[in-house]
Order: sequence, then C-alpha cells, then structure tokens
Amino acid sequence: MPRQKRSQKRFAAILDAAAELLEQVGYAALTTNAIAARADTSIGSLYQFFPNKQAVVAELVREFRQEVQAFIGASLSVELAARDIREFVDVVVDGMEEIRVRLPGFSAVFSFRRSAGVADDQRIQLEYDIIRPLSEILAAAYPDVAAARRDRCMRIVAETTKVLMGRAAMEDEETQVWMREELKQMLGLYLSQRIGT
Amino acid sequence: MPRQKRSQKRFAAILDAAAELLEQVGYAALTTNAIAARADTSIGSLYQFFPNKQAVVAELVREFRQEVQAFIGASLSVELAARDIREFVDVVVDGMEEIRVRLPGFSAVFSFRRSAGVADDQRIQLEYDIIRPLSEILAAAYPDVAAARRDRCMRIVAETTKVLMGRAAMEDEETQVWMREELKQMLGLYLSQRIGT
DNA sequence: TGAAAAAATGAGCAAACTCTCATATTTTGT
DNA sequence: ACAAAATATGAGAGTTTGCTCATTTTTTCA
Repeated sequence: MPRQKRSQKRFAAILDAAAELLEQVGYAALTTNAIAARADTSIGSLYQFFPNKQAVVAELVREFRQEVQAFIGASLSVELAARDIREFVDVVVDGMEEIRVRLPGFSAVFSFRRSAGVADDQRIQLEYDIIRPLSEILAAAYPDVAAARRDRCMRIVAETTKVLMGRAAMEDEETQVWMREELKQMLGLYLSQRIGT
Repeated sequence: MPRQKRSQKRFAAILDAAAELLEQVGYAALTTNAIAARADTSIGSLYQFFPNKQAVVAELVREFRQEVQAFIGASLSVELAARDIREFVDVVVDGMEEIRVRLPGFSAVFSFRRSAGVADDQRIQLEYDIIRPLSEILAAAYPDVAAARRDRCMRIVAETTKVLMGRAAMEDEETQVWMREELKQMLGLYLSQRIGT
C-alpha cells in the first residue's frame, strides 16, 4: 500500500489506465505492460502496488461494487417499489446506465464470461450486490409474494438489464435510447404481472 | 481442403475438439495446441486444414449458423406467429435451448464479447440469422405493426434469449428450468403488448 | 509394384506476456 | 545536510502460444 502522495497518484493512475483499456480493448487483450504505459509509469511500479494482473482488475471491481451499492442506497427505496413498480424499474435501468457511462470498464468487467477464471468470485459478488438488495426491497414492498418468486424475478431483471445495456453500449446513441426504453417496457410489464402493480 | 477419408475424419475431430474445449474453458483459454491434443492429432495437421486459429472457430460458427437456419425453417412459421405469439415465443426459447444443448461451444461462441476481434463478423451474422428471419415472420403475421417496432422487438427478444440462456447454462438443471419459464413469461408479455395477441 | 501425391508429425522459432530484481532516484525524518 | 526508507525504473528471465518446416508415413494410381 502506498504511503507517499506521489505513489498514491500512481496507484490511481494505474487503475484509471486499466479501466480505460478495459473499456477499449476488453479483458482478453488487457496487458500489464499496456496499463503501465498508459499510466505513464514503469512496469516495475505497477508490480510494486499490485501482486499480479488479476489484482489490478480485482481492485477495479471493488470500486465498482461500492458505486453500485451507493446508487442503490441513494436511489432505491421500499416506498418507491410499493408505489409504482414500473417507476422502480425505470430508476434501476437509468441508474445502471449512468454508472456504466461514468465508469469506464464497468460493463467490460460486469459482462465478461469465463475470462480464464479471472476475478470470477468478485464478478459474481458484483451481481449479488444488485440482486440481493433489490430482492430485499421487493420483499418489504410486497410481503405477500413468495420469496422464491421474488428472487427469481430480480435475477431475471438484473441479468436482462446487464446484458441489454452491455449490448446497447456498442451501438450508436439513438439505438441506446430505444433499447433502454424497450427494456423498461419489458421489465415493467413482467414485474407488474409477477409481483404486483 | 481434405480429400482422403482419413484427413476428413481428422478435420471433423479437430472441430469436435475445438467445440468441446470452447464449452469447457471458453474462448480466451482456447489454444491450438490443446485442440490438436484433444483431437489426438499433431499441431501440424491442424495447420494443414486451417490457416490459423480463427479459422477453426470460424468454421464452427459456420456450422452453428446452418443449425440455426435449419431450426427456424423447420419450426417457425407465419401461421404460428399469427395464431398465438406466446406459443411462438415458447418455440423460439425451447428451440434455442435444444440447439445449445446439442452443440457444444454454441453458447460460448454466441455470447462472447470482444474476444480480441475474433470472428466478430461471423458472430454478428449469427445474430442476424435469428433477428432477420424472425422479424420477417412477424412482418407477415402482423402487417399492421410498424417495421421499426417489429425489428426492435425481435432484437430485444433475440438478445434477451441469448444471454439468459447463456447464464442458465452455467447453473444447475432446476435453475435452468425456471429461468427458461420466466424468460418465456417475460417475452410473451412483452410481445403480446408490443405486437399483438 | 513403385513412384508421385497427400497427409502426419513434432521439434522448435518468433512474438507476446507476466513478473523479478539489481540499480537509481526521490522523499522523509532528524 | 545526511542517512535511511520509500519509490521508480526497465532490462531481461521464464513462460506460453501461434505457427513453420524439414522429415517421415500413408495413400493413390498407372
């Protein structure tokens, strides 16, 4: 762990570089040399802060998880879910989109499949960071719905949101907008029917 | 291209090995040496049939595309779509699941994101192999619906089906069953509302 | 049957990658 | 100002991987 300001800046620069590269080239093509070069530092410095390549991504995921938790705590509530579940869905979709845009590399990390077993635990936790609290909110808002159904619905909602936004990210602005709208429509209809209005 | 029976068997064995490895370790960890070893042949033979690693996957994708087209031609019809769009959705979901189970590596190839630019064209074509014909069937079954809405709906249906089945594939049998059922529910509701009964 | 064509083999080259370490530079505390 | 601690550097060691090629084995066919 860095103690001087100088090294703390490098630490942050390395993470920023990793995030940007992740966004641009994806996980498979991410290399430690490229990260160091983009962070304007030497490969040696990278390995002074991180024991290996996975650790860099793991630290990024840790930050991403915090952002997600902050968003859920700030924007989602039992009252909102109970009042209008469609509006609840809208907030979830818009919130995830905002996070994706603000944090380079987020969707790359969030979506990658079996990337040579890398940070797999962390990625799964990132998903549970969303599914679990959302399910708990629904539990409080709709106590009569069976727990199993609630969990399944939130799993569907989370997975669907994740992938459609990931796909949308690769398209032009116009396509992104309509995909988001269709997604809200679909999830709203689904939750209305499976959980309640 | 192989001319003797012996080499044609090797050609097929290499493709089978690649498909199994793709299923087991994913694209990122796929190596030509591993493919050759699993096919019980030498690395030299692999490069006698395929100019490079991408070509092996490309050939696999070519076969997958044919399977998808065959399924659509055999199982989907304008009549079915016009009669009951929910049943139409059920057939699509079950059909894709059947293909996924029958063809090792299918979901691995179908779902991978930005795998170092590999066979990207082919992967996109695979998606259009589904979206385009489905949209055409809907066009015939529901001629009053605007073309743009139809295309968007089918894109959403295809993407959602793809990812949820990909996720389901990593879970136990019980989870797969309920995810498929929830998926049918959601897509059925969505299409009923956006296209018609 | 024998020579030419086709197919098979695997050692190893070249390139790319992760990560180490001896050395140099900067910061800190006194 | 000076020594010790912290930080920075990049050449290169050690692997892995895609792919080649000289050589051997099998098949074809007159």
